[in-house]
Amino acid sequence: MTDDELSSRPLPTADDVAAIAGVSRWTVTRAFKNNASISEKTRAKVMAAAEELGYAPDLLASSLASERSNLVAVLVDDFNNPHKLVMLERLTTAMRSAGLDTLLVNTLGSEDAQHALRNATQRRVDAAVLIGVNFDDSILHAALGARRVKKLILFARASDHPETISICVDDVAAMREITDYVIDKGYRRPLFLAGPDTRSAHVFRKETFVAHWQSRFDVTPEVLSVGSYDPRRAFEIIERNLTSRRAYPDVIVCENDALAIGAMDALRHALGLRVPDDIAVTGFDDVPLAANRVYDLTTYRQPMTAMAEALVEVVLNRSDGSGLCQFGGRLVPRHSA
Amino acid sequence: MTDDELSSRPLPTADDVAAIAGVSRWTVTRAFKNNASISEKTRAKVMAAAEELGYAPDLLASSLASERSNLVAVLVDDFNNPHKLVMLERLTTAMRSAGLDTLLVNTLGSEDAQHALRNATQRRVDAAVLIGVNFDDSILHAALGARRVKKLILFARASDHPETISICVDDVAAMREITDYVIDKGYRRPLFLAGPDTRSAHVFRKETFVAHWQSRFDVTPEVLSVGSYDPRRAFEIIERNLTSRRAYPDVIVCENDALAIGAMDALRHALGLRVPDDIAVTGFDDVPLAANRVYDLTTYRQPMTAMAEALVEVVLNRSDGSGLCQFGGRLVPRHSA
DNA sequence: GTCAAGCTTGCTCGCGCGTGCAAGAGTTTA
DNA sequence: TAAACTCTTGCACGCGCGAGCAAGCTTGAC
Repeated sequence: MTDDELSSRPLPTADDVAAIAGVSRWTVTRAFKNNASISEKTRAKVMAAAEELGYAPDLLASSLASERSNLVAVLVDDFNNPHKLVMLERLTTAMRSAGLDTLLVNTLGSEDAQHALRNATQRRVDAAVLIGVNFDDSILHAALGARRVKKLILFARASDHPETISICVDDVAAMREITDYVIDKGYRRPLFLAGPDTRSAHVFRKETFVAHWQSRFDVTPEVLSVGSYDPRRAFEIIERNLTSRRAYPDVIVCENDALAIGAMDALRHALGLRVPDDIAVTGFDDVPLAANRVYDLTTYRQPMTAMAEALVEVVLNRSDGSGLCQFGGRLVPRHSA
Repeated sequence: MTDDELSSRPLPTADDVAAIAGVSRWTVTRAFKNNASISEKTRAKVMAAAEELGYAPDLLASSLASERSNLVAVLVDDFNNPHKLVMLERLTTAMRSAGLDTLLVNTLGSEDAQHALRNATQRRVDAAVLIGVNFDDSILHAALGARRVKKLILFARASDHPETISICVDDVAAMREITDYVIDKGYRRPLFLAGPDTRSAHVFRKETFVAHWQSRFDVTPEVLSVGSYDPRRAFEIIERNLTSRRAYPDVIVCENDALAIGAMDALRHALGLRVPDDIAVTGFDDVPLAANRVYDLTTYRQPMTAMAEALVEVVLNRSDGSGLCQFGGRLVPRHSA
């Protein structure tokens, strides 16, 4: 059979394979199913016929007939943070090896998360994963209230919403570890660089740092906020705020690496300071760039792969399936602090 | 009707809406279709009923019954280059506003592009878009030979394969422009920093630069290759190659911004050189980071939004639909060269 | 040789919607 | 007012496959 003959014909169906293999259509289905009751001999026969025709089960029809689509919507609202790319890579890898496909949904701009969720569920996704930071709890409520999404998962972000599953690191423990590290290193005039003020996991980082520092020294550390997790914004904020100061902080503790990198750039190139000699910097996430010799950033690594795998378990209903699923990460001490 | 009552019930179908609106199921379908023949009065009635039930058409069933799924597979093989994130953002935005959804396929690692393509087509995607760089032509052949993909589109990468549609900038014109700019600025000892050696769009950049330089000065410029479009790799290569030289180049022309940024970091932080005073640098893509004051990179901007919109036209069959679709970009002169 | 138990196979019915045609309702023209 | 026409609505059939049951087959103990 030539390519040309094949391309003029419609795609083969299970019926076609069945006819060639001399079995029924349902046997063909079973041959492609994992725990089906079918003899090895028939399966081999079916597979040979399928190979000959270039048959592969139609996932659309399969999803329609069953209650599973093996499709997961991943909603992203921030395309400035390179860390998102890392997350997407880990997620897609883990999901694919479990037979799950990824529907990428951009919730930036006019299209709000709610609308996006609805649209995704029109494709009968098995779950929706939020890996953004700007989803506030009202959107969660709306999404769940409309009950069109079977399972709502927050990735790398905490939530106390009862009908939501959250897969993230233990921010409180992590931030305490960073704080203690900074204190051990002898820094005493910290500046905390926070991200946008939503009810996200990151907020716990700021609060934890402030509370922990207070409990150690009984003074409230200074906090600066950046409107989005964008290195350029962090650059501007640091430049604007530190330029005319008489006394600098001795360390800038950042909510994540994106901010830390922007801050380091500002310190070096706008203020002419050295890192860590004049001011030290810490981050959070351990993005690829953080290991770069230019930055050599002291940061905190989230166990992305393990978290992605946990996500798959949740989607496949193999874990208990509700509430909070917290991971421990690892402080990565480098040269920047 | 409370949320609880709703969530215990299965999702409403067109039949349910039809019953409430007092019309037939097919009229409900028409109400949700754009150019359907239906009176405004009935449509309003149907929409009211749909609103009441929270009905939305099932895209799975719709795809199965028709020849369109409005699903596009986007294959990515490189999650190190932040430019990919920009592309994904533009693509998803353009596609969503045309009613197209994005199936994100990771073709890294064990899973080769061919397998990924096959898997995607099991979901009946209307088209597959390749935005990676490591797809060589043999994979294209295989994908097309298996004839399971209706339309194969290369985004931001050229190909002369006849059954493929390519949407990209005119690399030759762009690289000529960069070359002339560099020459006008008075640089005479260039080094070209190239990416991995596949038959991709980027190869034309290198060849164009070399050819154009030769035609102007009758000397062959030096070329260095980096194994992947990763700033860290570029950093290493530049550091290793320039460290023990007696004479430096006066400009490094890079195949894209990822390489340019890595090169700049190496020049400054590993070799202690100034950019552009000691060595100038140019890039290609205009990634967000290029506009950062730290880099201030002279580069070439691809019209991403226009390209994404062209892609949508192709997917929807509204353009002629074959061959090469080239765009003109814009040289962005900044401080680095 | 017989029968029960277990394994394998076939089949009915349904998943929710689209296509294309034909009947019905509404409008215009002579 | 009737005929010709257009616009709107309803319907038979099919898209490709899955759940769950019933029939067929194999196996082994008696």
